[in-house]
Amino acid sequence: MLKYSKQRELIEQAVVSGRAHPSASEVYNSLRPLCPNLSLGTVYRNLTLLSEKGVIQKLHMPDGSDRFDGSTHNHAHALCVSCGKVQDVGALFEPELAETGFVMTGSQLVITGFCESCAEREKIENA
Amino acid sequence: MLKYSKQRELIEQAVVSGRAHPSASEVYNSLRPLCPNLSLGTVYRNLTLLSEKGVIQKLHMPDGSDRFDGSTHNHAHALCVSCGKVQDVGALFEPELAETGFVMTGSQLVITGFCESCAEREKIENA
DNA sequence: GAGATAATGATAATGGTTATCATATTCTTT
DNA sequence: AAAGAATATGATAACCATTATCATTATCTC
Repeated sequence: MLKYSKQRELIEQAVVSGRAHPSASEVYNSLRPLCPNLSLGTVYRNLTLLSEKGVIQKLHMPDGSDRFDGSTHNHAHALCVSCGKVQDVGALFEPELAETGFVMTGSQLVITGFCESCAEREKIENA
Repeated sequence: MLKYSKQRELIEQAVVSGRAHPSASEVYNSLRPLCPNLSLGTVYRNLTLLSEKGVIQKLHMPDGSDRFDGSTHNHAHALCVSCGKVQDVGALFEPELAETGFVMTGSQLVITGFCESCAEREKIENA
């Protein structure tokens, strides 16, 4: 059973409001003025909890950093290799991306699911 | 200047030969029979070096694990959330993927490059 | 309000990766 | 082929983001 906490509400707000894709420590730092005795462990705990509940989405960037996205629908992201900023990409195609000023140097698509043998063993079928 | 080492050659072989997408520790364990006093640090050092040289490719999976791919051209990967196996995906479309027996539950596309402000500052332009 | 349950903050532990450094290997020069 | 310079190795320690632990505090139910 899930009980309310002010901290969780603040953490959810920090991710859901705004187009940024903050890391755990960025969420933590942004909330410290509002909640000075907030613990970093609480931030991690709730970010994981909220992503498990489907409220937010956890993203593993190709540079190894973990970031959180307030929208849970599946969409593409553009990661700046210089400053680390992550922005949403509306279209998948390079020409449209270039219109945003983003200079693409690479991309990585990772599909998750169950491989043939695991799907058989666990009796998981395509919808 | 790069000097030859038997260890580096073995590490490169372990990644380049075969369709597996091994992690650093998988490479380490697979080579220990051949090279009993191989150090894990040497494996990490050379995997990073080889990916910087463009010989292999470093992949950050959505489950947080790092894996290495012997082919450096840009292609899609399918990660089994049950056993962790990574396989190459020839086509991007779900119907073709389903033919391989893989049951897709999600996907993540991350494009890397320079955001507008960084591209301007560092004077990087689209080709 | 009392009791039960869950969440927090502080801290310690974990685990994968990177750095350090003395020794060993490779390469060049003679 | 030996010596010197440069690089790589193996072993170990350090790092750092994340997770686990646990006593205390807050929330919820009756």
